[in-house]
This record gives sequence, structure tokens and C-alpha cells, in this order.
Amino acid sequence: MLLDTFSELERNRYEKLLEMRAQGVEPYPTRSHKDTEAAEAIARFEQTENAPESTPVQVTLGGRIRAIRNMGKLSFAHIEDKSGKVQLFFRVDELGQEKLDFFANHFDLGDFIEASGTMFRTKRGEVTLQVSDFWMVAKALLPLPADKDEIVDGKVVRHSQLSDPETRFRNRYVDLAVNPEVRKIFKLRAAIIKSIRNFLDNRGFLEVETPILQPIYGGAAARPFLTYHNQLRQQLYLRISFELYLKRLIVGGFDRVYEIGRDFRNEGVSFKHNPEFTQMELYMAYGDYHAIMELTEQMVSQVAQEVLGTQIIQFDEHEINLTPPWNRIQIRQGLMDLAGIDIAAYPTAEALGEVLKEKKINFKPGIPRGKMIGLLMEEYLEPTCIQPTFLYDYPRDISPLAKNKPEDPNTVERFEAFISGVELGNAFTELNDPLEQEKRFSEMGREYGEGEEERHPMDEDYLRAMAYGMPPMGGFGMGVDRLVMFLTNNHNIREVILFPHLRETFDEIEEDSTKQE
RNA sequence: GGGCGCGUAGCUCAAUGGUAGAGCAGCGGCCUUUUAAGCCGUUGGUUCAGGGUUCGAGCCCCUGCGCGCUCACCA
Repeated sequence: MLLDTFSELERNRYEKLLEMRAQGVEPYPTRSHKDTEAAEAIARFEQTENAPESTPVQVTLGGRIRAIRNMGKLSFAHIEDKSGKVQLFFRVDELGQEKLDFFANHFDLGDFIEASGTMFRTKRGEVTLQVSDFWMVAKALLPLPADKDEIVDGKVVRHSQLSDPETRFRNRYVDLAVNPEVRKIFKLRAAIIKSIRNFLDNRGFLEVETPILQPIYGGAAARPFLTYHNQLRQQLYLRISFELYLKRLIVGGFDRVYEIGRDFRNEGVSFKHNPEFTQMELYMAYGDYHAIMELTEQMVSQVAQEVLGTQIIQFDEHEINLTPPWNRIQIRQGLMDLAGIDIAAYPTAEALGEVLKEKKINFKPGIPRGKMIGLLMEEYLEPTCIQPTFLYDYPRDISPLAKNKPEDPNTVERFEAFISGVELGNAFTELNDPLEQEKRFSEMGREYGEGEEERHPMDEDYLRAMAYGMPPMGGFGMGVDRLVMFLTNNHNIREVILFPHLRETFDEIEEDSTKQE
């Protein structure tokens, strides 16, 4: 029972609720009567304020009470709705002592109130609603964490705001309710995604939805989540990428498709990894990875321009310029320049392994050559990619879905985009030769061994689709959460996901007897 | 999974091994233009959990849980 968990402080609010009911006032009425947003009321007043024949701005406002200042014969309150805050002014002359006392005795911080009256400007200069009538629309039984804003030199200074990350993420509704800057992140997030859609829609891409529950996972190197369909008695995986389904659609004739949705990867959780995350993938027939590079830099810079009004963003201590063209560094050349290693001179894993040992880079014995190159990139290339950079031409053995470079069978046409040393997206000229694809799947099986879940499983139906003829194309996958992190200057992915995954608490584990292995 | 750090009132934080505190929030007063309102008074604690050392533990030790940072795994 909720009531059983209440502290004395919370009981107190419940008592007020009971008192209201006893007086015939419903604390959760069915209808509301708000007709104007806070910001709109203020704007309308300011427009008419100095007009010679201004008519009074008469409105009914509604929102959550964020501050109350009772002063005996008058009261001030601030309420907040999605447009912002506005002050309410209650005077005994206007309302009578009884009504004023009713406000003082029954309304708390966090309650939802509606009030009608006329807008005016106080002596201190704040546009305010002079309340002629008010009523409760939802009583809050639990108190929100106390905080107050002070305006110093035009800047809002928060006092004692809710800041403990665990409390904030476990009770995101409270975090959002009291921290407007957190709400702002998610408004920006929505705008970013909308802007991506606009960009792609305008270029003839069709937005599609493909299965999240998949009998065979694929399209990325990651461990999947496993689930089970009872009636079909079928094991299913939660998708780790959209790739193989989207490319089937290109076979189907759409030529340009994209999807924005959730991927699930059963891997470590960190400041840049959440078990489920939002991915954007697109496929463009008759394009290659060079075309995708251009599309990517245009998309990201344009999204920034639309959402932030600038292509120059601040991330960490760096000022990052998203304006095209971005840096392009070929991996072999980059490693020659920055590490003094020509990877082409070491064509086998054994030979390259010796180089890694020389450079004191630790690696698990037996990993493929491509992974070793990945380690070199992490050490020498990626940290230098502060400004937006495409690293391109990847080793073939870690890229089973990408097409060879025509002149170099060990290298594929693939790039990854980096900003501030962190990967933003991954793209390639897509392999469209079904027999070659079949060979690659088999190779992956050998490289990784049977037991390793991250090896790319053979997908027979995908090969069949390709065998019907798949036009040449470029494809691209981008972590939307990462992009939101860059554009909102957040360094932890949990800050840009509304309900990030947190470990269960002990109590929850004990109560949940159905939990799986 | 490893290492380091943190966990005290609803929130933000104090407290040499020696009576658990402050501000805000709450509650009771005073106050007719306040705005971090103010002034006076006051309530509120399983110090994350369990064990140990000690005359005595918020503090020291052990175990567990959670969070943060970091490394590893992983794009």
C-alpha cells in the first residue's frame, strides 16, 4: 500500500487531501479549465501593456506549484507548465480571507493548480496573474525535492537541486519535474530526431520499420539478448542492428530506406553504452562510401544548424566545427603517419602481432589481424579525431558485410566517423555479391570459432535475397544517443536517455522470483 | 569482471573513535507587492545492509548491495 510507505511529512499532505474532500472539494477533478500557457499569457500582456487602449488580459492558467510565499494577507506563488514559470498573486481584497486561508492551508509545492484572473506587472516588475479564482486539479502526496532558483546577473542559480545521479535516473519523473535543464535535453533530442527525419525525407529516403524480434541476429559484432516465443516454441533474438532487413528492402526496390529505432546489445554498460540504444541506419542504392561520407557530414551539420542554430559546438574543452567537409584519413596512411607502421607490410596476424608487442599494446592471443589493426587505431588514430573525422578503408576480416576495394582484396570500403575521439557512426560500400557474401560468413565462423556469440552467423535468407540481385549501395549506421550527447554537450549516455538501464536494487531482486539467468 | 572513490533527515551537505548537526522543505506563529521573501519557534534519523574490533563506531576492519570514475570486454 502506498499509504503505508508514507512518512510523517507525506501523511501531512494526505491529511490536507482528506480535509478538502470533507469540505466537498475534489482534489482530483475530472475536468480542467486551463486556456493559456504561462509564456503565452506573459507575452500577450507585454504586447498590450503599453498600448493606449489596452484591454485586460484575462486568462486561466494551470501548472505545478514550484514556490509559495505566504505573507498573511497576501500570497505569491510560482507555477510551471511546459512553457515556463509564471507568478500568481493572491490578495485578500480580491479573494476574501477564507479563500486565502484555503490556499495557504491546503496547497503545497508540487500540487497542480489552475487559476483565473488578469495579468498585471508587480512593483518589482514581474508579469503576474492577479488571481480572482483558483482550484486544485491534482494534489501531490509526495513532496518534490526542495530547490529554489535565484537570478544573479540574469543567470539562474539553483540551490540544493536534486543532483544525485542514481536518484535522478531511478526517479526520472522527479528529475524532470524539478530540473528544467534536463527537460531541455529531451526537447533537443526530439528536435534532433525530427531534423534527421526531415533531412532524409527530403532526399527521397523512405522511413521503414523492420523486426525487432529476429530468428537470426546480424549486421554487427555484438552479443544479442535471447528471448522465446511460447506458442511458436521459437527462440528469438532482439536485434543488434537493422542492416540485413533494410538491405532486403533495397532488393525489394525501394532504393533509399532508413529506420530510426532501438538496438539491443548484451554487453558492458558504461558512460557510452546502454543495453538498448537508438540507432539510425540508412541504405542508398547507387551510392558508395564516399557518397555516404558526404551525406553524413551534410546531415550532421544541417541537424546542428537547425536545432542549435550553429555548426560550431562545444564538447568537453573542445570547440568542434561540424561544417563540411570533415577530415578524411585513410587508416593505412594514418597509421604510417602517426605510428610509423605500414600495416600492409605485415599481411598476417602473426607478423602484425609482433609489431603490437613492440609497441607494448596488449591483445588476446589468436585475435584476427583486423582486430589488431583496430587496437592500433584506438591507440594512435581515434584519440586524435577531435574534429569530425572519417577513418576509412578497414581490414576485410572484421567487416563481413562490406565490399572489397577493387585493387586490394584485404581491405574493404568502410569508414567510421569520429567526433571528440568517440565513434559516431559506421558505414560501408555494401557487399552485394551473394557468393562472396556466403564465403565471408564462413570466414567469420573460422575467425571467431563456434562458441563466440559475436561472430556473424550465417543468414541463409539474406543470401537468397541478395541472390535475386541487390543494386550497389552505400549504408550507414549512427548512434542517435551519441549524436545527442555531442549536440547537448553531455558526456554520459544516461543523461540523454530518459530511462537508462540501472542495476536492480536488492529489494527488487528479492521480490522478482521470475528473473531469468 | 578488476582498481579507486562515494553512500548521514524529503533535497544539498557537516560531524578527531566520545550526546548525530546546518540550510532548504515540513509544522506553529507574525507580516497587504514578495521573488533563494524575512523574523521567531519547532518536528523530523534503521548514518545503505549484515557482521566484527572497542568501555564506546557515522568514523576502524570484513562481507554484501547500489552509484560514480576508470580499465577490460565491447563499436
